[in-house]
Amino acid sequence: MRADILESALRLFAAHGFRGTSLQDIASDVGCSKASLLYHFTNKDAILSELFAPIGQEFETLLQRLAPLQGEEAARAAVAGVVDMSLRFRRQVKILLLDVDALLDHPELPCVDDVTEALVDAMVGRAPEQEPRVAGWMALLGIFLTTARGVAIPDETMRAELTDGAFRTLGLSS
Amino acid sequence: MRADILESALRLFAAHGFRGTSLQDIASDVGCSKASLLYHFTNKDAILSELFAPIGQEFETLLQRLAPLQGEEAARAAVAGVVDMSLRFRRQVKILLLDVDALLDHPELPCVDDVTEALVDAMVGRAPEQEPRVAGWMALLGIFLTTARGVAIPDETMRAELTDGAFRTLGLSS
DNA sequence: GACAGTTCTGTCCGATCGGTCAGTTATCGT
DNA sequence: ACGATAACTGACCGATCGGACAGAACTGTC
Repeated sequence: MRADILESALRLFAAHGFRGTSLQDIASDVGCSKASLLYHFTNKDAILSELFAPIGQEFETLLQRLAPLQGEEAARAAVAGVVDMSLRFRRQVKILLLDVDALLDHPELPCVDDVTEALVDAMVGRAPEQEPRVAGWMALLGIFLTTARGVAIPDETMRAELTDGAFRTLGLSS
Repeated sequence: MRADILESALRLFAAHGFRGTSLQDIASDVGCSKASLLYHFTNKDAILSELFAPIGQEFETLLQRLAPLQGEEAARAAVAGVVDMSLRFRRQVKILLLDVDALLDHPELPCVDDVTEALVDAMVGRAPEQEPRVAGWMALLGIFLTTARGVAIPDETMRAELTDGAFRTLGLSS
């Protein structure tokens, strides 16, 4: 029953956001009463927290694994780890990015800023060439994410450089 | 006064989302009563709609300007237009991407899917080489956006290709 | 000062939210 | 068969939501 609740909650949270999903919505989807949800979970936040428990543990172990490493080795491991996490916990991360407020209300969750910062540290230096079509896609998506979604790029200079690079990639004058 | 309301609403919507911002929040930020908001705007949705009015018009004119074009010319113009829009209406687009529900509730707004699809059409083909550091950044941000944020990439094959390319860019085995 | 039109607000409303609690139903070991 | 425990539910609560509405306050004109 707990599993059913978590499954419904995950799907609804991902579809309509944390604030956009009421306990009644979850209960109706599961096929039980609202009170039954609060028998299995202390409150609505507890459902979200439990959904993110695995990703939180993963992030913790990743950070521990990164601690002894240095330089490029650490960079590669960090990137690989975060990419792997984002792929495996796709739906959870989707909720994470969708519901900024829920994220702020749950400081114990892996913060997007932490992930981003780790990526910044990791990406200093190099990246082999790639296929033009894929590169173009990434450029556009990167622009969308950084300018529209507002994911923090700490260095303003780097932000400008990113934008310029994107324009260049697209064959446009910056 | 209308301008003050719109300014506060834009800032609060961007910070806490549409659902996460109450009329009372806006009224307190503006420094007036909640009823005063509803004198200037018919309802809460009307505030959001008016915030998106300019971007909606821009998108409409962009589509009209693209209509007579073909092939690479259309592709370049589409990309340039969307990039330009996303930069100029940064805050509005941020709200747009944050609040998926608000977006669904307002079909008259420029849909993210439409924009994305236009970009897909535009990006078929080519993209010159770029600086490795910037490329790496874009790859990571692209992964985050496509896998975590769930922005629609219509073709599943292309999605896989994108992921593989990202892995390759990062020097990781796919 | 009287008036009219615009702007603003206090107060109320129904709906819905997350959450509590007493009490019912189902399950199971003995 | 029976008691104990777990699982579940209907009814209710205070708070807050978006919104309605009558009337007060402000503004400019004559």
